Amino acid sequence: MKDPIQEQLIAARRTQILEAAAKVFAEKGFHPTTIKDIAKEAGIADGTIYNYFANKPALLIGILDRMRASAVQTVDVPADLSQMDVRTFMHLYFRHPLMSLKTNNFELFRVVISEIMVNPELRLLYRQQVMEPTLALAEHVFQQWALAQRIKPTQIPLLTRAISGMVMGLTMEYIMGDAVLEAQWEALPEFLTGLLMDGIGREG
Amino acid sequence: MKDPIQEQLIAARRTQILEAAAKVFAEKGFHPTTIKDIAKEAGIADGTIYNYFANKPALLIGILDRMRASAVQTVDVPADLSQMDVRTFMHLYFRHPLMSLKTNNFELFRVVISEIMVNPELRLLYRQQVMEPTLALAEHVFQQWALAQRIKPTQIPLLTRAISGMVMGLTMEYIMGDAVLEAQWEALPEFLTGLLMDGIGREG
Amino acid sequence: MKDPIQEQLIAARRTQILEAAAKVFAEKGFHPTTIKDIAKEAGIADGTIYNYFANKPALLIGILDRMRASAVQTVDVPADLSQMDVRTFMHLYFRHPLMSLKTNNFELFRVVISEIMVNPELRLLYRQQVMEPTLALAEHVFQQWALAQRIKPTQIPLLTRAISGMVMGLTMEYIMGDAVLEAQWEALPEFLTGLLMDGIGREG
Amino acid sequence: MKDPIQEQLIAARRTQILEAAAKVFAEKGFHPTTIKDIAKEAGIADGTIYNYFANKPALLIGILDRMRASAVQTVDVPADLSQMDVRTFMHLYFRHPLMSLKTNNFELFRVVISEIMVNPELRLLYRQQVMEPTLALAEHVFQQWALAQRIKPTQIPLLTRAISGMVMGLTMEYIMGDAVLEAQWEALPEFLTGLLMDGIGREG
DNA sequence: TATGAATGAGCATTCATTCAT
DNA sequence: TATGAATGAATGCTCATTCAT
Repeated sequence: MKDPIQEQLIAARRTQILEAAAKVFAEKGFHPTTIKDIAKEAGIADGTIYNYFANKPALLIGILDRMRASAVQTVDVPADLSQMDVRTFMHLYFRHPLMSLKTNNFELFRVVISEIMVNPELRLLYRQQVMEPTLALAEHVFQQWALAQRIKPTQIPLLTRAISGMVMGLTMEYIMGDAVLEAQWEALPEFLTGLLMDGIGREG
Repeated sequence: MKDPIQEQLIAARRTQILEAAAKVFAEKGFHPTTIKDIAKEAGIADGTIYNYFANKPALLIGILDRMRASAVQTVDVPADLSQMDVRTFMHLYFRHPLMSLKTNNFELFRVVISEIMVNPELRLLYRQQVMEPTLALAEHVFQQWALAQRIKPTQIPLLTRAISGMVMGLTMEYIMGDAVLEAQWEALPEFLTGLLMDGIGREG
Repeated sequence: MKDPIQEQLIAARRTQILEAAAKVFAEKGFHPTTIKDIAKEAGIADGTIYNYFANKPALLIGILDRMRASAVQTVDVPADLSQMDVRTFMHLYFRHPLMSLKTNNFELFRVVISEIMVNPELRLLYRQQVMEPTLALAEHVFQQWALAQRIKPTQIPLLTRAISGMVMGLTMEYIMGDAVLEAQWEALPEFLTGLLMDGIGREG
Repeated sequence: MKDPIQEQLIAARRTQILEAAAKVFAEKGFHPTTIKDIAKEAGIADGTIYNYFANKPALLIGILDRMRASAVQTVDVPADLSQMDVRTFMHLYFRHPLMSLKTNNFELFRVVISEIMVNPELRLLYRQQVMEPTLALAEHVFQQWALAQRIKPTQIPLLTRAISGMVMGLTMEYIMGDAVLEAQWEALPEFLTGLLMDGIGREG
């Protein structure tokens, strides 16, 4: 059971299934996709899927987990934030999620978010595995900056929620088909950095 | 057909059905809810629903439309914006959607948004009937302020999208069950106004 | 109740409904046609139909009855058959049903026959009201001729069934879409008369 | 897929389902029969039927196809027709369809024909798979006989249609419940042969 | 472990018929 | 008599899941 080769095979098969599921979900949505669709895409039998996942929602959980893992992998915060320019960091911070979505998986994101909203189990998972770690990290960064007096003192928990919410909300507006965002998506990191750093008030 | 009494009866029956649907959708979600559930809640027969709505998704469209109508009804922008304090206005602007959701229909919003993301027809409707009018109104307001030099010159289309996205994103984070937002939801309008007006940068 | 004006109105309304039903049945078939379709075609309300007919099959019965009545009306057998040429008569005898179908109501015939085959009540009616009188009439004619030695002695009951069956069968083959019959339908009365009178055997 | 054992199992299951369907259709008719009825008769689950047939009409198509196959199987035309007596052959030719129906499946025939009349897909199939081959075969036979001067020259395409139509029409009259045919069904082949060969005209 | 045939609960939708007005 | 809104039984079909092989 703990045979490492076995484990690798299992992991590989899981990956194969999840990739097939992600592809088909992105194309057809969660509910309209059947297990048979996924099995066909993966080139295996229906029943095999149930050897690796408990049920259909578990596939979504698996997909979410892979998303999280790949997100964690690509984000790294410099150890010494005090050396880094705040604007540069924020720019990067915005750039990453906005661009990674743009390039490939808006469709999948759409489907996953939709189901998260409505499935309590998935929701809990998303909050604990994705949202909270992300927010904690951001809180940590802003805390550092606040201590170093590189940003104004503020309610950091609300700030992080406002910022991440903004990113998520913009993503959703894009998903809805907003033409302005579609045209200017690339300009967002720059714009948002300026907005958050300087505000729009005169002689703020 | 044009008998006004008939029309009133029809409208009343539609309302009755939509309210029942909204209630059950909010409780169970869209897909898990059956037409029978809704009929039972409304105290009518299954078939009757189909005398007023083409199919199940049409109920969601009807609900969305009522939401839109009630939103339009409660928003009014002062004719002379130049007299109004920018911060005061923004505070109100945030307060409205955040509070109206809080008080009653987070659950319904969750379900509607979820389905909007995934149903193209609904998505188009939402964009055209809800998102675009809202954004247009906000753009108009900021335009006025920019002309009156009450805010800095900026890319107003992106600004409006960022702000409305922020509201939507915060709502979703709340829906996800974020404890911080749950605790401090009331403080948001104040906080967001400050954030957007002044930014977090030192000597902005 | 026995007010003759009332009765005329009732008859007129029945006719109106049956004509609408015949039209829609011919277009869509019996099962796919809804009472609403018929009511719409007749320009009346659904419920009104039930003031004149017990149920949907009763409409088909009504249609069948009108067909029968109009058939009876147009057939008349000369009182003195002995004066009439056998071939001429048979020619006419064939001509009538074959042509009357061709000109207008193959589609309706198709639908009515289909339902007759499968609905016992309708079947009984058809047999008693249409088939048997027709056969009886034909038997009578052939009997006369046999007595007058204008045809060979034969089993007249079988003969009449064979002939009327042939007409019905040819009609069905036409309905099925046979190209030969479609092209040569007009030639049938002549051909059938020759076939039945002379046979195909050499030195018959 | 090409595993011959698999294929046999599939064929067996299809046969099992079609036989159950034929039985229930014959008893209750096509429309009144539910998929559940058929499944119950076959001793399987509803859903299983849909693993073998696309939908309810497809069952009728399957039944029609089996009828056709079994008909083809039992008909064989002697290679050298010139040696065979025309009357003997015709007698056999009539005997076959009339008797095969009598013995078992009038009820089923009734249902199938009824639906054929009204369902275009089925109609096309019937025409192409059953009617046309049968007519072609008969035309071929009569052609031979005409060349050998064993029958009078005539319009063979019309002749074949008249004869096969007669068989079909007599069958339908039988189905309608005609008492004469019921009593004398056995006598038909003899009678029809005489009728067609010799006609009823005096000294034709 | 892989298969895929079998399962059967579940549901949206239709439509003939009724009946209060 | 005419209306047409309301009814609710009825059913074809889907598909997640199981399990014998």
